[in-house]
Amino acid sequence: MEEAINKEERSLNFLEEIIEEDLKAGKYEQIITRFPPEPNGYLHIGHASSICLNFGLTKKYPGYTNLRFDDTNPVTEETEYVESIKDDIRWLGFEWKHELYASDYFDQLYAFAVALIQKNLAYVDDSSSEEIAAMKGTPTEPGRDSPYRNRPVEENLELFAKMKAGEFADGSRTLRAKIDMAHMNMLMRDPILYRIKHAHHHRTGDKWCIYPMYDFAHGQSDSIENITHSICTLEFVPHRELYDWLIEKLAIYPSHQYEFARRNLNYTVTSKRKLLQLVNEKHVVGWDDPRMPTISGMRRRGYTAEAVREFCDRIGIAKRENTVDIGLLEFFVREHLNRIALRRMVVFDPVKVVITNYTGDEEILTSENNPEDPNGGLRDIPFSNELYIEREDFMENPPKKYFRLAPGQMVRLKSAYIIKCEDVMKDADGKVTELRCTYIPESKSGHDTSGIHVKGTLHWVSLKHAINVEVREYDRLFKVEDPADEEGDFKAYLNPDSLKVVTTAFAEPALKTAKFDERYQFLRKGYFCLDRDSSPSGVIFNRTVGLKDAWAKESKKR
RNA sequence: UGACCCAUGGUGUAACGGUAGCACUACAGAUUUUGGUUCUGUCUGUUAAGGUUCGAAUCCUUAUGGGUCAACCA
Repeated sequence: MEEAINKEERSLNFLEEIIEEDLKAGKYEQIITRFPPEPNGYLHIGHASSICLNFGLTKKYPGYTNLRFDDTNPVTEETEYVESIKDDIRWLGFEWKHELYASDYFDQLYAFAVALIQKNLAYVDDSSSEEIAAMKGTPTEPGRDSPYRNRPVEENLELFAKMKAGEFADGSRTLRAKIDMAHMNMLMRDPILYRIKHAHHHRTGDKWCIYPMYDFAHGQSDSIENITHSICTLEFVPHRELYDWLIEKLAIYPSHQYEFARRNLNYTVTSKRKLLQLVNEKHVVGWDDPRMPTISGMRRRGYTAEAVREFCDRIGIAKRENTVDIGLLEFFVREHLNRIALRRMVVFDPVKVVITNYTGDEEILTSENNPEDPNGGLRDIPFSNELYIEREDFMENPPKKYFRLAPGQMVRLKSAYIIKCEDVMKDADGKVTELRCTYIPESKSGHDTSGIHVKGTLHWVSLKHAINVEVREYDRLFKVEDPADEEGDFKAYLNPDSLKVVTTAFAEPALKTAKFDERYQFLRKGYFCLDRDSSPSGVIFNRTVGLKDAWAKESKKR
């Protein structure tokens, strides 16, 4: 209820404003949007933003969203990508009305081209790619007409049919719109509509050897599907003039294009070409490497769909260039995980603790699964006289405000007892091998009558009950904010410490039954999830994101 | 030396001619059996110069800065 009120109070973005005006004016009864990926790579966080926008709009307003694969370039597109894209959209929590392909419209598009030729608004050009480029002019100089520009309609028709019939070699001819070679907008200087590519298409096979260009496919597909609001990114602004021109000349359903600024995230790259390089050159283990900004990477890392959606929602959309701090994404991930993650204890870098006055063999203690969730229940944790704590939780000569273990100092073991460090054992190199401690029997968690108050609480595991697990700790993939903007190869700026593997961490036994769909908070460490590389013989956890660490900040100041 | 798009704290985004707000970050404090969470408070902003107006972040002009456009890619 409260949430609904908050949402209504949130102001509209510029697209919502346009839609509300359109709806109010009775221009449309419902709106239809589309998400139009090209199946030549995996979806990334930028696409997530577009997905949330397009699908979100038709959740908020009457209408629906189509999934349309923009598959007009057979040489780069593959069915493998189609499947991953569908998985990613579903994982994000959205469902499309129709699954469509631009290639579904190849016959229709061909007919549109013929119609344009008949209206003397398109012609077959025999010029080479280089010649066309040379005649194109520059942003400051007008172009020149092609010598083939004034071919008779009949000849164009015949030539275009022969292009389709496969009588010409790749690149030997194109179909061009006849607009204006002196136009200020370079895209209006007789843009190429069709090119010859004798290539196998992932859906239409070898039926076609001519394929429409983006500008002659996208807007037309929108129109065929009666898309009301065709939303794309800013770099397509100059295309809008051509988009509208083609729809007008073809006299087809007038879809409209609107542009917003793509979201950029710092410390990563989102160009498909660059991501592909990282995968192909094995800088990461694959498209779903947890360090990748891909949706599959974020999913494997343990980000939740809720968190990603909330992020996309809260950063909003606008028309200005922007770079969003990756820390903001992490904030939403923590916010969600804090609510749902089961608390567990795992010691990454152990040092042994012996409780010298613990007379029993062992006992079973309990601890809450999630202090944020009153209905989360409890779990059992075995306690014994031999424990592991984190090596960094002990210091022989602690600085001020160090609340952890030190000679003569006391700390609480989470959900167990208060212990006091009595003696430090070291090896020949001076490395601490064992801490001899005493415990306060009356300080048992939940039944503490000791009256002792300690500042520090540590996580721990019982040595003989602990299970061995592998932990993969991830950090940002790049060490600079904008790798693409730096001098030279962007790969020179990869963060060499983006993955740290701890192969011998010790986990409390409750983690034996860890499940893939559960999220965990390893106390004082961060949020973790089971990696898909896990097997019964080798349990592997990914660090989704660390906890905020005030002590790390405090100690850095010194 | 063109056309088009854009300009609000460190970041992202509101304010639709009438009190510059929200979130994150940073900082300070309270609470805490996670140095987590939660709570309270503080710092920081309308690119500039003119104009219109009783009143301008908002409208106009110019300047400045950033982005896009010369793929048979999308």
